[in-house]
Amino acid sequence: MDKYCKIFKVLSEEKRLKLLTLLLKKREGYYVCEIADALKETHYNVSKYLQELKVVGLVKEKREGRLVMYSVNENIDSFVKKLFKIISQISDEYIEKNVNLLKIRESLRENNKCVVGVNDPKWKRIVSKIEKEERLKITAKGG
Amino acid sequence: MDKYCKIFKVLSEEKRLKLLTLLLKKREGYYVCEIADALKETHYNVSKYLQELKVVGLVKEKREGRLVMYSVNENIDSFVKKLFKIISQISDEYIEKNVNLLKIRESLRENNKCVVGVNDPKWKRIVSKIEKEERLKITAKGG
DNA sequence: TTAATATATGCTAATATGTGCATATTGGAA
DNA sequence: TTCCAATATGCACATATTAGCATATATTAA
Repeated sequence: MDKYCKIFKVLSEEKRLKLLTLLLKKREGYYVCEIADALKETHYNVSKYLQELKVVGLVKEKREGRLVMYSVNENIDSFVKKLFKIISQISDEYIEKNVNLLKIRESLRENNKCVVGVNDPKWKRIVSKIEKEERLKITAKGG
Repeated sequence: MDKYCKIFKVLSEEKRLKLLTLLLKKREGYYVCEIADALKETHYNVSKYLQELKVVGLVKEKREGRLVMYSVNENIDSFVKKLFKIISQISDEYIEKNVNLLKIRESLRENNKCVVGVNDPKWKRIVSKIEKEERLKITAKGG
């Protein structure tokens, strides 16, 4: 019982739930720096959130050199498996934005390895470009 | 997203999760006084827990005179329906004890109406008898 | 070895939360 | 109406949680 409560507790924070839904969209997982950039969160916070998800067994990590990749833990009991299934079905435009950012961030990989550091100017340029385009879209709609 | 976080948050407390699992076992629901007795909790706390479950739409209430009956809310979105399903499948000996107490408490109803108030001496006698029997069982096993 | 980068962690202030009490509200009976 | 029982709620205190910073650790490269 306590185990389930702890899982629910971790998921009761929007940032952690969002993080998990993002990871559920790509079984291989993402690197910490990619997630931090896509969620526009500090790396130490993302690191903490991932730790919290890991403590209750929802995600697992794999170190690759100085990068750490996090992915959902498939090796779990049936309760969590079912929970993953229904969380995967949550659709939310709020998440969609992050999914897109994360995909763009992922596309910067070379040989499936992350080569752009957290807060790299390259990434910042891409984000500001996207945001500019979005503002234009809203203006077009509004006018 | 926030809606789901709030649901998880309510379920992240053992007492509330337990309360919901008990209600899931009997669709018609239970009266507040019955739950308070079976969980050995104060009525004001049970009342609060039920309120919290109600706020996020997991349970509904129905007043019957001065009694209030709470039951799981069947009229909900598919996410919660699926969540209910997997929570129902949680099996836990810790819960079983409360389920039994609740069944005994329910059996004191007359014409399916609760007639024994919260903390009634009648109930206290029954509980102390059950506890005595349990102690005997443990002694028998241990010896 | 040192420097640089990615990630993790210890600490603290601000905030949120749970519990229990006292009290309010509601409904029934007299 | 008044009184009582069942339930709800406002408040205060203790405790838990969070974000952010500074710092520590781990790894690679030179």
